[in-house]
Amino acid sequence: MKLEKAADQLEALGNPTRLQLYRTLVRAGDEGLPVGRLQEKLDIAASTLSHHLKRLVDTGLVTQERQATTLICRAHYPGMQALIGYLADECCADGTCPPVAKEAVV
Amino acid sequence: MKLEKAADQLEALGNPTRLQLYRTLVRAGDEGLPVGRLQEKLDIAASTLSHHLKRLVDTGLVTQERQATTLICRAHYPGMQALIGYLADECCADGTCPPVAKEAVV
DNA sequence: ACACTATTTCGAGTTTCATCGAAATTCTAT
DNA sequence: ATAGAATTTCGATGAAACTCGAAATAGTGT
Repeated sequence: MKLEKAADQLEALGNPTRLQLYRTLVRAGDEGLPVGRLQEKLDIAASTLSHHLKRLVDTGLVTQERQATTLICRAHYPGMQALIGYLADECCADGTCPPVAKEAVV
Repeated sequence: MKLEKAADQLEALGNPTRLQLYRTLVRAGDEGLPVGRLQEKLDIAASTLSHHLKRLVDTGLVTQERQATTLICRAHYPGMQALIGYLADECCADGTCPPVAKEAVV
Protein backbone atom coordinates (compact mmCIF):
# COMPACT_ATOMS: atom_id res chain seq x y z
CA MET A 1 0.00 0.00 0.00
CA LYS A 2 1.21 3.45 -0.88
CA LEU A 3 1.53 6.13 1.76
CA GLU A 4 -0.86 8.40 -0.08
CA LYS A 5 -3.61 5.82 -0.17
CA ALA A 6 -3.15 4.95 3.48
CA ALA A 7 -3.39 8.64 4.35
CA ASP A 8 -6.59 8.91 2.32
CA GLN A 9 -8.19 6.03 4.16
CA LEU A 10 -7.03 7.33 7.51
CA GLU A 11 -8.42 10.76 6.77
CA ALA A 12 -11.69 9.18 5.64
CA LEU A 13 -12.01 7.43 9.00
CA GLY A 14 -10.68 10.46 10.85
CA ASN A 15 -13.99 12.30 10.75
CA PRO A 16 -16.25 11.41 13.68
CA THR A 17 -19.35 11.25 11.51
CA ARG A 18 -17.69 8.96 9.02
CA LEU A 19 -16.15 6.77 11.70
CA GLN A 20 -19.55 6.34 13.29
CA LEU A 21 -20.96 5.62 9.86
CA TYR A 22 -18.36 2.99 9.17
CA ARG A 23 -18.85 1.52 12.63
CA THR A 24 -22.57 1.25 12.03
CA LEU A 25 -21.98 -0.57 8.76
CA VAL A 26 -19.53 -2.96 10.39
CA ARG A 27 -22.06 -3.83 13.06
CA ALA A 28 -24.69 -4.38 10.42
CA GLY A 29 -22.61 -7.29 9.13
CA ASP A 30 -22.82 -8.85 5.71
CA GLU A 31 -26.39 -7.78 5.16
CA GLY A 32 -25.37 -4.17 5.11
CA LEU A 33 -27.76 -1.25 5.42
CA PRO A 34 -29.67 0.95 2.96
CA VAL A 35 -28.70 4.61 2.77
CA GLY A 36 -32.10 5.58 4.10
CA ARG A 37 -31.71 3.40 7.18
CA LEU A 38 -28.29 4.89 7.82
CA GLN A 39 -29.80 8.34 7.68
CA GLU A 40 -32.40 7.43 10.29
CA LYS A 41 -29.73 5.97 12.57
CA LEU A 42 -27.25 8.83 12.27
CA ASP A 43 -29.79 11.63 12.01
CA ILE A 44 -27.95 13.81 9.51
CA ALA A 45 -29.05 15.43 6.26
CA ALA A 46 -29.31 13.02 3.34
CA SER A 47 -26.95 15.13 1.28
CA THR A 48 -24.38 15.13 4.04
CA LEU A 49 -24.63 11.39 4.39
CA SER A 50 -24.27 10.90 0.66
CA HIS A 51 -21.16 13.07 0.69
CA HIS A 52 -19.52 11.04 3.46
CA LEU A 53 -20.54 7.73 1.92
CA LYS A 54 -18.97 8.69 -1.38
CA ARG A 55 -15.74 9.37 0.40
CA LEU A 56 -15.73 5.99 2.12
CA VAL A 57 -16.57 4.26 -1.14
CA ASP A 58 -13.87 6.16 -3.04
CA THR A 59 -11.23 5.10 -0.53
CA GLY A 60 -12.28 1.46 -0.70
CA LEU A 61 -13.65 1.14 2.80
CA VAL A 62 -17.30 0.70 1.82
CA THR A 63 -19.10 -0.95 -1.09
CA GLN A 64 -22.58 -0.32 -2.45
CA GLU A 65 -25.05 -2.54 -4.27
CA ARG A 66 -28.44 -1.73 -5.70
CA GLN A 67 -31.50 -3.69 -4.63
CA ALA A 68 -34.55 -2.28 -6.37
CA THR A 69 -34.79 1.38 -5.43
CA THR A 70 -32.62 1.12 -2.36
CA LEU A 71 -28.86 1.20 -2.24
CA ILE A 72 -27.29 -1.26 0.17
CA CYS A 73 -24.03 -0.20 1.83
CA ARG A 74 -21.54 -2.62 3.33
CA ALA A 75 -18.22 -2.30 5.12
CA HIS A 76 -15.49 -3.57 2.81
CA TYR A 77 -13.27 -5.60 5.11
CA PRO A 78 -10.33 -6.06 2.73
CA GLY A 79 -9.94 -2.28 2.66
CA MET A 80 -9.66 -2.12 6.44
CA GLN A 81 -7.36 -5.13 6.55
CA ALA A 82 -5.01 -3.51 4.08
CA LEU A 83 -4.97 -0.36 6.18
CA ILE A 84 -4.33 -2.18 9.44
CA GLY A 85 -1.66 -4.17 7.67
CA TYR A 86 0.03 -0.99 6.50
CA LEU A 87 -0.02 0.53 9.97
CA ALA A 88 1.33 -2.65 11.51
CA ASP A 89 4.05 -2.91 8.88
CA GLU A 90 5.12 0.65 9.42
CA CYS A 91 5.10 0.11 13.13
CA CYS A 92 7.17 -3.04 13.11
CA ALA A 93 9.27 -2.62 9.99
CA ASP A 94 12.58 -2.61 11.83
CA GLY A 95 11.72 -5.05 14.58
CA THR A 96 11.89 -2.50 17.37
CA CYS A 97 8.21 -2.86 18.18
CA PRO A 98 6.83 -4.14 21.46
CA PRO A 99 5.59 -7.76 21.44
CA VAL A 100 1.90 -6.96 21.41
CA ALA A 101 2.14 -5.10 18.14
CA LYS A 102 4.34 -7.81 16.69
CA GLU A 103 1.62 -10.38 17.18
CA ALA A 104 -0.90 -8.06 15.62
CA VAL A 105 1.06 -8.11 12.37
CA VAL A 106 0.81 -11.86 11.98
CA MET B 1 -11.13 3.82 23.44
CA LYS B 2 -13.75 6.42 22.68
CA LEU B 3 -14.84 7.07 19.13
CA GLU B 4 -13.84 10.72 19.35
CA LYS B 5 -10.30 9.91 20.36
CA ALA B 6 -9.94 7.27 17.69
CA ALA B 7 -11.14 9.79 15.11
CA ASP B 8 -8.59 12.32 16.38
CA GLN B 9 -5.75 9.85 15.99
CA LEU B 10 -6.95 8.76 12.58
CA GLU B 11 -7.21 12.34 11.42
CA ALA B 12 -3.73 13.01 12.77
CA LEU B 13 -2.33 10.16 10.70
CA GLY B 14 -4.57 11.05 7.77
CA ASN B 15 -2.36 13.87 6.57
CA PRO B 16 0.40 12.70 4.20
CA THR B 17 3.02 14.90 5.79
CA ARG B 18 2.17 13.68 9.27
CA LEU B 19 1.98 10.04 8.20
CA GLN B 20 5.42 10.35 6.63
CA LEU B 21 6.61 12.05 9.78
CA TYR B 22 5.26 9.28 11.97
CA ARG B 23 6.70 6.67 9.63
CA THR B 24 10.11 8.29 9.86
CA LEU B 25 9.96 8.24 13.64
CA VAL B 26 8.92 4.60 13.67
CA ARG B 27 11.86 3.68 11.48
CA ALA B 28 14.18 5.64 13.74
CA GLY B 29 13.37 3.16 16.50
CA ASP B 30 13.81 3.69 20.22
CA GLU B 31 16.54 6.28 19.77
CA GLY B 32 14.11 8.66 18.16
CA LEU B 33 15.09 11.74 16.18
CA PRO B 34 15.64 15.43 17.03
CA VAL B 35 13.23 17.92 15.52
CA GLY B 36 16.06 19.41 13.50
CA ARG B 37 16.96 16.07 11.95
CA LEU B 38 13.32 15.51 11.05
CA GLN B 39 13.25 18.86 9.33
CA GLU B 40 16.25 17.94 7.18
CA LYS B 41 14.70 14.62 6.24
CA LEU B 42 11.26 15.94 5.40
CA ASP B 43 12.36 19.29 3.99
CA ILE B 44 9.52 21.42 5.32
CA ALA B 45 9.51 24.71 7.22
CA ALA B 46 10.40 24.37 10.89
CA SER B 47 7.18 26.04 11.92
CA THR B 48 5.13 23.63 9.82
CA LEU B 49 6.95 20.67 11.31
CA SER B 50 6.39 21.97 14.81
CA HIS B 51 2.70 22.33 14.08
CA HIS B 52 2.37 18.75 12.86
CA LEU B 53 4.47 17.37 15.68
CA LYS B 54 2.28 19.08 18.24
CA ARG B 55 -0.72 17.40 16.74
CA LEU B 56 0.86 13.96 16.91
CA VAL B 57 1.97 14.56 20.48
CA ASP B 58 -1.48 15.82 21.50
CA THR B 59 -3.14 12.70 20.16
CA GLY B 60 -0.71 10.43 21.96
CA LEU B 61 1.06 9.03 18.91
CA VAL B 62 4.43 10.68 19.55
CA THR B 63 6.41 11.57 22.67
CA GLN B 64 9.13 14.16 23.14
CA GLU B 65 12.07 14.39 25.51
CA ARG B 66 14.60 17.16 25.95
CA GLN B 67 18.31 16.43 25.65
CA ALA B 68 20.26 19.63 26.08
CA THR B 69 19.08 22.06 23.42
CA THR B 70 17.59 19.42 21.16
CA LEU B 71 14.19 17.84 21.47
CA ILE B 72 14.07 14.13 20.78
CA CYS B 73 10.88 12.75 19.21
CA ARG B 74 9.81 9.14 19.39
CA ALA B 75 6.89 7.14 18.05
CA HIS B 76 4.66 6.17 20.98
CA TYR B 77 3.77 2.56 20.23
CA PRO B 78 1.02 2.15 22.84
CA GLY B 79 -0.91 4.91 21.11
CA MET B 80 -0.80 3.09 17.80
CA GLN B 81 -1.60 -0.23 19.42
CA ALA B 82 -4.69 1.23 21.03
CA LEU B 83 -5.79 2.61 17.69
CA ILE B 84 -5.24 -0.64 15.82
CA GLY B 85 -7.04 -2.41 18.63
CA TYR B 86 -10.01 -0.10 18.29
CA LEU B 87 -10.19 -0.59 14.54
CA ALA B 88 -9.92 -4.35 14.90
CA ASP B 89 -12.58 -4.41 17.59
CA GLU B 90 -14.96 -2.38 15.52
CA CYS B 91 -14.28 -4.59 12.57
CA CYS B 92 -14.85 -7.87 14.36
CA ALA B 93 -17.34 -6.90 17.04
CA ASP B 94 -20.07 -9.20 15.76
CA GLY B 95 -17.90 -12.05 14.53
CA THR B 96 -18.72 -11.54 10.87
CA CYS B 97 -15.17 -10.64 10.00
CA PRO B 98 -12.91 -12.62 7.69
CA PRO B 99 -10.30 -14.84 9.42
CA VAL B 100 -7.31 -12.63 8.65
CA ALA B 101 -8.72 -9.71 10.57
CA LYS B 102 -9.80 -12.01 13.39
CA GLU B 103 -6.22 -13.06 14.01
CA ALA B 104 -5.14 -9.45 14.01
CA VAL B 105 -7.35 -8.77 17.01
CA VAL B 106 -5.65 -11.32 19.20
C1' DA C 1 -45.40 6.94 -19.99
C1' DC C 2 -46.47 8.03 -14.97
C1' DA C 3 -46.08 8.41 -10.36
C1' DC C 4 -43.42 7.37 -6.49
C1' DT C 5 -39.49 6.75 -3.71
C1' DA C 6 -34.52 6.76 -2.87
C1' DT C 7 -30.41 9.01 -3.59
C1' DT C 8 -27.28 12.43 -5.54
C1' DT C 9 -25.83 16.94 -7.24
C1' DC C 10 -25.78 21.95 -6.76
C1' DG C 11 -24.93 26.27 -4.49
C1' DA C 12 -23.68 28.56 -0.41
C1' DG C 13 -22.08 29.61 4.26
C1' DT C 14 -19.16 28.78 7.98
C1' DT C 15 -15.38 26.62 9.80
C1' DT C 16 -11.02 24.30 9.87
C1' DC C 17 -6.43 23.04 7.86
C1' DA C 18 -1.67 23.56 5.80
C1' DT C 19 1.86 26.33 4.94
C1' DC C 20 5.17 29.93 5.26
C1' DG C 21 8.49 33.74 7.15
C1' DA C 22 9.57 36.53 10.85
C1' DA C 23 9.78 37.28 15.51
C1' DA C 24 9.83 35.41 20.12
C1' DT C 25 11.15 31.92 23.30
C1' DT C 26 13.82 28.40 25.60
C1' DC C 27 17.86 26.15 26.85
C1' DT C 28 22.91 25.52 27.49
C1' DA C 29 27.61 26.62 27.96
C1' DT C 30 30.94 30.15 28.61
C1' DA D 1 24.83 37.93 32.04
C1' DT D 2 25.62 36.85 27.23
C1' DA D 3 25.87 34.59 22.99
C1' DG D 4 24.36 31.10 20.15
C1' DA D 5 21.59 27.37 18.52
C1' DA D 6 17.09 24.82 18.54
C1' DT D 7 12.34 25.15 18.65
C1' DT D 8 7.84 27.38 19.09
C1' DT D 9 4.44 31.07 18.59
C1' DC D 10 2.35 34.70 15.78
C1' DG D 11 -0.02 36.49 11.87
C1' DA D 12 -1.54 35.84 7.43
C1' DT D 13 -3.13 33.54 3.21
C1' DG D 14 -5.04 30.21 0.15
C1' DA D 15 -7.20 25.84 -0.09
C1' DA D 16 -10.22 22.44 1.48
C1' DA D 17 -13.88 20.34 4.59
C1' DC D 18 -18.62 19.99 6.81
C1' DT D 19 -23.02 21.10 6.73
C1' DC D 20 -27.51 22.16 5.01
C1' DG D 21 -31.87 22.75 1.94
C1' DA D 22 -33.60 22.71 -2.55
C1' DA D 23 -33.59 20.95 -6.92
C1' DA D 24 -32.33 17.27 -10.07
C1' DT D 25 -31.67 12.50 -11.13
C1' DA D 26 -32.31 7.52 -11.33
C1' DG D 27 -34.73 3.48 -10.79
C1' DT D 28 -39.13 0.53 -10.10
C1' DG D 29 -43.68 -1.00 -10.64
C1' DT D 30 -48.31 -0.08 -12.61
